[in-house]
Amino acid sequence: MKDSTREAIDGVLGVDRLVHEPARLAILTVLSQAEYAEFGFLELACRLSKGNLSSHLSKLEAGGLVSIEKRFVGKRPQTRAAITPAGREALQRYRKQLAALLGAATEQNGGETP
Amino acid sequence: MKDSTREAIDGVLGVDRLVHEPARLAILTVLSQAEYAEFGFLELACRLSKGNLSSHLSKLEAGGLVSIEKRFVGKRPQTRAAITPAGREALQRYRKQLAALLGAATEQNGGETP
DNA sequence: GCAAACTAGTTTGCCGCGCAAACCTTATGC
DNA sequence: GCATAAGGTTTGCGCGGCAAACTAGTTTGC
Repeated sequence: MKDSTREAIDGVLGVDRLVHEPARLAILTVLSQAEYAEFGFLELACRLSKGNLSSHLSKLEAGGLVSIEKRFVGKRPQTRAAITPAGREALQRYRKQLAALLGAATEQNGGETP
Repeated sequence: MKDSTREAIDGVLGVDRLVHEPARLAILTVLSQAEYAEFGFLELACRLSKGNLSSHLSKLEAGGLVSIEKRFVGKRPQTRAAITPAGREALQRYRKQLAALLGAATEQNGGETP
């Protein structure tokens, strides 16, 4: 087994579950491309129901990966989310781990290679 | 929001959960690089306990992504796993989806881009 | 002015899943 | 003969994602 494969596997086994969840990965990806985003925008951008978006945002906030700001616009409440520096780092680390796995190309050896 | 980002998000939201799980991703990655692998080898290669390896292999088999062959070597049982064509396709598809996400580079725009 | 509908989220409940631990069976040492 | 190891499978539990229900306030229709 190649060293690069060994590292790729160790990487994927060590991914942050908070980041690894598809819905949250979508949220973090969107947030990484803008300074902030409103709840309604994320709802559309990530194709999530309000309920699920709300709970995922709460978890990301609890993990310190995003910050949530609530305010009023006119008489309506509005929630804004932004990625934190820790969130950026976590996403970066995740991307490296996944990139390593994708780099583990599909090479054919005979049976296993102990 | 850029088209490539839109596609990346749709991709990640649509990943096959059977493949997305880190332990199974490790198993599939190892299997994709050899014709087959023995249980004991996978245990070491994927750093999984026998119990967890067993249950993950069962799920992969149930999903048709790997095939399991049981036989006896002397008087001891031995289990061999191999990735199936469907498994290769699923892994391939997964890789494309993740690659799209990694490709969604971290570009800074001002706030959101509706 | 009041009900119905809409906006903007949060909370609740279920069920499916990953993981650790217990268990089983057949060898191999001591 | 009794512990230990190889080669797994099964069981139990606790967390977690998702859909659905709920809350709270606002706007619209009549």
